[in-house]
Amino acid sequence: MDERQALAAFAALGQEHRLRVVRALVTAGPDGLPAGALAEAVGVGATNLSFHLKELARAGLVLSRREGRSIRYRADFSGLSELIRFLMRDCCQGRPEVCAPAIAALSPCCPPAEDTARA
Amino acid sequence: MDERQALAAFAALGQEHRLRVVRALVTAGPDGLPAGALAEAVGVGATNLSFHLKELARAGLVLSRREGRSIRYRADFSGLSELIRFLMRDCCQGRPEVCAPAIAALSPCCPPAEDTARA
DNA sequence: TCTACACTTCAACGATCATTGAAATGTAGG
DNA sequence: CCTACATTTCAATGATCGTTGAAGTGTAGA
Repeated sequence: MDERQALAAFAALGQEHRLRVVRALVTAGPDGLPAGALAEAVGVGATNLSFHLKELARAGLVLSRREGRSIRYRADFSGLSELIRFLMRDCCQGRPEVCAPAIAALSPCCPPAEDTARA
Repeated sequence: MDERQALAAFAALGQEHRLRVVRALVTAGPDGLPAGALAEAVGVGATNLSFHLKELARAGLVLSRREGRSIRYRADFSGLSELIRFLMRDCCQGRPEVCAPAIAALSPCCPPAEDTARA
């Protein structure tokens, strides 16, 4: 992920409704949610949601796929992963003062990590 | 870090000049840089830089301290750390698909992490 | 105290963003 | 083909953001 893409991703997450959309989609898991359900979950109009979803897609944070007459959105886990990597490595230069506490706070659910990697 | 603060931090990093400022400050290390040097490093006018620095401070990403007639800015490592934690845990729910690759990409410089933690 | 310096605050502007209702697109079923 | 439905695109609006020059604040030294 280059700086340009990271900028787009940060800007995308720096908006209340969009951050909620991402969180809702992560919570929903790999299957994601149809746009209608998302609109209700986030509490935003259909037109407005569509605008934000396009922004999130441009930023590489969500994926979509038509399914019957609705369109199902899901979080782009690899995009989120790359963003975290950018923040830790390219931006913070892997400084232990920054990265170690963040990783430690995660240890209960996400131990050492070995073959799970598939960047 | 609550959602409100995370939003401010993401929005702050979603701007080219501000992202560059943060990267320059991280690179500069714990001593940081005086505003003048930052302005030159980032290639932005003094007035404009001051605006962005205030935004970054509000977002909890930089700290400042007067030093003679200049003001020295430095990255707020704990703020950056909390943002990464938020992104991994609160936003992505610690999903291994997301977190493991990001952590793995860091392993050369930032191994397992134990007593280093000081959230 | 006077001047120079480093930076910030203020006021103004154009540009981009978020939101809305109305119209268009695409899909499914009768 | 026609209607109903889910979502997007379009056009328009007010709000916020990024940038600039001019003026202000605070610090250091002669």
